[in-house]
Amino acid sequence: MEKKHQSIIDFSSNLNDVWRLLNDKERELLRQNASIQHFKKNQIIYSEGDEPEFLMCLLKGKVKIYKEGICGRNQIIRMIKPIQYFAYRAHFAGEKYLTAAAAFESSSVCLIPIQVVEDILKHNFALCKYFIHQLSVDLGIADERTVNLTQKHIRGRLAESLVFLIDSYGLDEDSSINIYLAREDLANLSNMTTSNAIRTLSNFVTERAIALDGRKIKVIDEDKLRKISKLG
Amino acid sequence: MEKKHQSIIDFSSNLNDVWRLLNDKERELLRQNASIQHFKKNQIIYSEGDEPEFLMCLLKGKVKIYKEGICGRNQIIRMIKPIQYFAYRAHFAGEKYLTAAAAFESSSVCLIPIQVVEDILKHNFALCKYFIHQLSVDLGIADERTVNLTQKHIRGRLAESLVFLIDSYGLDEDSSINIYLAREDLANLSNMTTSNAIRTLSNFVTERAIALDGRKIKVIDEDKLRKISKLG
DNA sequence: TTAATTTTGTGCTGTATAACACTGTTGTAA
DNA sequence: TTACAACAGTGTTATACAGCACAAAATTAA
Repeated sequence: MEKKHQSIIDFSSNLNDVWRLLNDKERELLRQNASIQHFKKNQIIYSEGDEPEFLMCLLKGKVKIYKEGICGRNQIIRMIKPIQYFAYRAHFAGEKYLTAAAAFESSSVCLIPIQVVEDILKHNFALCKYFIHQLSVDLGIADERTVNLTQKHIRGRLAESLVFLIDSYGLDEDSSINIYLAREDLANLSNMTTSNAIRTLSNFVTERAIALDGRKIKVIDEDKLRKISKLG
Repeated sequence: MEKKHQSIIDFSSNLNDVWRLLNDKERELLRQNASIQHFKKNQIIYSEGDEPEFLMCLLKGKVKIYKEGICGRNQIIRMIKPIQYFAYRAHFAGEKYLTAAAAFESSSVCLIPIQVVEDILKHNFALCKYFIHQLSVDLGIADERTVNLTQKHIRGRLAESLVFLIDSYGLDEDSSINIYLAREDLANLSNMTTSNAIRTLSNFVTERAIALDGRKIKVIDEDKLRKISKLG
């Protein structure tokens, strides 16, 4: 993982949750140590087994966190949107990465050496609380997800993924989801094979819940999707 | 959830991770506010949707954390052994409980009002780190579990559960697992129906990986179990 | 342009596993 | 003892889904 250093980073543009919790000195420390790296579409950001060195913050683009499953079947664990922090779990657990991260589309990531974060944490209770909160929320999501992925039927799982994408990335003017995924990624998100993702997707078209134009998914009946997600 | 107050609790017997991180004043605060409650076999400790009020520590017994799934199919999310803390995620996430907890067997639980924990946290960085670490570890386990439960076949899932029980609760002198579960609980742990748990279990007997005597599971070939868990 | 590769879409087949029904066993209480 | 409930075990059937194989379309490369 090469690194492009840029001592002067414009943090004003990404005034975010974490930034608000810091004092001037801490902010300066970040400015001096953070760097920004750009990732091309499909480029791997870190891999399973890598040693965690950075707290990462996605500034632009979309990132997937996934695990290599049995015989190449990847499972997308969560998805990151700007401005969101990630890649810190492994370090705090004292482990290597259990997951991998890759850019869905051209993305910019801010890298903060994890030791700098540790130093700030020591004297910043608010930041501690931030991570405790964030980890707790994510753990709850993971628990929910376990049950949803194991117990819901294929329609429910796919509908759930679509609802999740709507909630995470939003809809644009013509009510199509603001992210363009390959059918395979959609399948990996919903724990099914690519063919079944395609099939089920076209069922949703027949039922007038969505309309398709290549990778563009236009949401016609969001309520219907939510209903299928809940009961399926 | 009724509460039995006991101002004087013998904490010396459960000198544990958390206790070590506190100073005298903080320990005194705990002593004055903690209470112990006993739960009978199968008694519910908290339910999905309850407001989290306490940090809990299991002193004696065994506890399951589970979620009600589709049409009564429960999924056991994790299991607690003494001395282990639990029931804090929901509060830190600012949510109600997403899971339920129940005692597998007669259990004693120490209840610490969550506000007391919050007060101590403010001035105790080590305790902050403890929770950050614990949550990070649990999140990693949850991520692993998601993939295992969705991608492994039934044999692999059951073997994994058995290995997990061995690692968590250990074997006694005659190498039988130190926990006695109903077949249904074993099924809920492994994401399968009760009949399939029974069937697969007796397959393992035929293959001389285990021996059964009622709910007692004697481990004959632990390596074999681990192999099935990994490759199944 | 052609060729090659990736992605999407469709039909068919096999199978893992859920669902159900029923019997046998054990434990508990009257 | 009997009666009843909870649990364990087994066989049978149904089905959701994976796993191909292959065609069509879209994308990229030459």
